[in-house]
Amino acid sequence: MAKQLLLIDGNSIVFRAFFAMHNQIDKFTNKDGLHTAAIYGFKLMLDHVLDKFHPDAALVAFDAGKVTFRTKMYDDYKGGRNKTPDELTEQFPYVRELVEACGLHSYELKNYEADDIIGTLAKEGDEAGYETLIVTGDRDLTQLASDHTTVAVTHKGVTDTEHYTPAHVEEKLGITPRQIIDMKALMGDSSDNYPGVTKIGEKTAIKLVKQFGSVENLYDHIDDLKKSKMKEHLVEDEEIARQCKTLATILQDAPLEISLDDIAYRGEQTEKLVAFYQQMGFKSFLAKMDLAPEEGADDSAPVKYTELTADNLAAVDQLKGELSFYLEMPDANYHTSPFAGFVIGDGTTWLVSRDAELLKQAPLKKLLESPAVAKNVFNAKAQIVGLHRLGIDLRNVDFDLLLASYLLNTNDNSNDLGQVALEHDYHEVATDEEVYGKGAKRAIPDDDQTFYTHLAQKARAINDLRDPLFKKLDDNQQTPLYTEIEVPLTRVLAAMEITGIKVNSQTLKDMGSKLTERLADIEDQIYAAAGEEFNINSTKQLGHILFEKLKLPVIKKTKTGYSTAVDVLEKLADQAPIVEDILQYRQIAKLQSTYITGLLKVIHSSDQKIHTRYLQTLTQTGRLSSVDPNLQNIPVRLPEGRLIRKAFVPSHEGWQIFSSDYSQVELRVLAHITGDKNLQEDFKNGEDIHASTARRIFHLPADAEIDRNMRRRAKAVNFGIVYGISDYGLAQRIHVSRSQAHEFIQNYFKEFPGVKKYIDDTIAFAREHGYVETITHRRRYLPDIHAKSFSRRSFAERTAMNTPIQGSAADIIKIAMIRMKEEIKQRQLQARMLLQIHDELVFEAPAEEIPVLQKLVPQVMDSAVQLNVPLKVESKVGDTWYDLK
DNA sequence: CTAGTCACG
DNA sequence: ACGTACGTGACTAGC
Repeated sequence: MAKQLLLIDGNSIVFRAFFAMHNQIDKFTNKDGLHTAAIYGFKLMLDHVLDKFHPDAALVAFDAGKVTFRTKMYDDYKGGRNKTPDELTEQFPYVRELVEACGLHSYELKNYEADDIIGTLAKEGDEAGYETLIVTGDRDLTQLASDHTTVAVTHKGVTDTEHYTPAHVEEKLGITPRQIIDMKALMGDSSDNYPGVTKIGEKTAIKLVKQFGSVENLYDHIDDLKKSKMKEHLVEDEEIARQCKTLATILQDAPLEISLDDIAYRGEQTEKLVAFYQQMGFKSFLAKMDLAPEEGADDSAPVKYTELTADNLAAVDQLKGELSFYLEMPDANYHTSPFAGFVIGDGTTWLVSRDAELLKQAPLKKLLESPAVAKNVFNAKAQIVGLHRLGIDLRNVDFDLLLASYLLNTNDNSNDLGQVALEHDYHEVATDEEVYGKGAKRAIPDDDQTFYTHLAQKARAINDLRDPLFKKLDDNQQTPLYTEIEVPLTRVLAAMEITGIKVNSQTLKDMGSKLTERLADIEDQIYAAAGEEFNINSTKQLGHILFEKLKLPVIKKTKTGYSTAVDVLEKLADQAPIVEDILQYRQIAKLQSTYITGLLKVIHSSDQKIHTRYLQTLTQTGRLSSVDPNLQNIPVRLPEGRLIRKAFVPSHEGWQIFSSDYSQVELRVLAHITGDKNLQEDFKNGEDIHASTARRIFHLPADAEIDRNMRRRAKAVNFGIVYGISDYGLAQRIHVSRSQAHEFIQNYFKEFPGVKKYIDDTIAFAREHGYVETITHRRRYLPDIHAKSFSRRSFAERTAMNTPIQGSAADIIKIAMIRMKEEIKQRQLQARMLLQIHDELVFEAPAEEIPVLQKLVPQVMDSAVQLNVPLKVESKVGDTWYDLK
């Protein structure tokens, strides 16, 4: 059998490993504070390769430094790249140490890149009859694929690779591996920063290479090409194309000081490797080494617990210090879920029971309500609401595992304790799905031992994760966010949910019957126009009627068929009267199903109220969301829908609904964060911000009348800026040409240069650190900021700039809610906070308290944080949510 | 269980 | 050449 040669592109794999694990970067640090994610990922890759490939010789090649013969030849080669993050740079020496401990050689050569070392050795291997495997994160190396050399390029993560053989290259690109060089010479390489020929992209480059075989031959026969813009560019850029070809060519004759004879694979050096793993804190790799277990590494010990009954409640008095507590509610909706059992303990003793009624008894109730005893829980809000139903007021929540975990990384949020624990490398607790099952089979086990073990493990996990998670919050400067905002907010939200909002079901029913009649009429008209009856709610059937039977033009398609969305139907409305009817039908059907029958289903019969649940640990930006039902999307824009709000009424006779909302809070946050002088000035002058934006970007004099259309366009531009604008997107929305939209955006950036700078800086920050943050250090990790796919990367860039704005606005209203609750209590008002709708707070209060709220609420809201522009709050009051004025 | 649609900020 | 504005939840159809 042929000898085998393994060549690894060290730099590119280390980069890949680092960015693949970037969203977990904080989980990978050793006890000295060294980041280890890239080292860990590198080892994963190595194990994966060595599992299938058994090399006789193996080498990991590294770049020697920034200066190479390519940079000498072309100044900008690899220019414009972002600085390598410090968290990565510090790992390189250790990767080399790891490589040695694994029995591979490593090598670098001044003035040359790792690619050239690999190219040269691969050629030597080819000539000496080796089968060679090259592992890299860089697709450029596929030019080295040959009959005896395969190039494995990492695909997703570090272990998922795509294998390039000459046949595979042919299949993907239609050219030979060596012709990849010619292709790149023509199209350039944006990541290595050389240009190629003007206006030639991958498609055209491949076409030309197929036609002419090589760059040289192309220029020998350039006269054969018909006159065209492309030909002009080719002639113009001949010099560049030839130079790019040299840049793109990986050397196969670099002056190496080593040869294949020097790089025999030695196999793992066990002792070195164990010492290395210990230094890095790689427990999982250590565990695989088949060594005698370490003393004291005993955290997999089965958990011991005691079943609590009415007869041994005294056991509770033996608990000491902070307590971890968990009340099991199997249904997601904790307002109505049954109680399956609970666990309470102090880290050594765990007391469990199936009987939640025991909690009402003195010793347990006293502990839970004691402000002197700190409690550790998972999802404090669910626990507060659940215990409230048992007449218990849970006090002094210190640690909430769910909340802390969400703040550390919004990406891996789950409502399952076992799942969350796993995210933090804690394995001693099962997930609910593992113990309770899923779907229809899901049930609390009858077997006591199974159930109690699971409960006790949950409490133990909460207990064990407290200190490490607090430490991580502190490292992220997120302790104030946790203790001063999110934990206090939990109580505020729990109170709002428990209070609920009164809904007049008769009002809804009356509206429902009217809607039913109207629907029947419209249906008849639609069937008449269509010439048959069909299900209007089915996009498939509707598409068939509109685009096949009635032959209306197809404007947009979806993955599965014709699009029938509003913007499409609006374009068709003047071509067939049926379209207008369908739009009407849709609007009414939506009201009927979601807002009439939907809301009627969730009114509690006991109090005629709706009790929503706010999800505090779901959104990627720090906003709340509302479920069961969603009270943050009750209709308001269209008059027919708005009527739904008539059903939302105060819970007492003589009370009123009062609401205050922030005016343009996101744009004010934008002015604050970007520090843009012009935007700040407009807000400080108290201007109508969309009008003043119009004045600036359309270059109008200060006293000019702003017509509605201009204001509308400026408003769309303002929204676009906040969302991460594209000319195409803006053009779609305001119905102008793409070039006009482009001009608006350019004007905006010229008028508000601070905003432009902020966008660039924020994206650069995200690239360097892998996350962005709000004014309170709320974080969002953006692993896709390094994605190869243009659209994924672009999306990450837009969210990078949007998240600090949307998220800071969310921070602000959260602070206001906490202050408001305190003020209501301190002033002994009867008023209650009922709803939060992102930039709006809704209250109910006795009519005589309304004047107090008129002053108090705006004052609390606009002083929640001190920005360098004023916050503005507007208030309304009325007898129902509909009648606010 | 996913896709399409539409309600909100 | 890419594919197109940020963040959500509920309902219905149809596999």
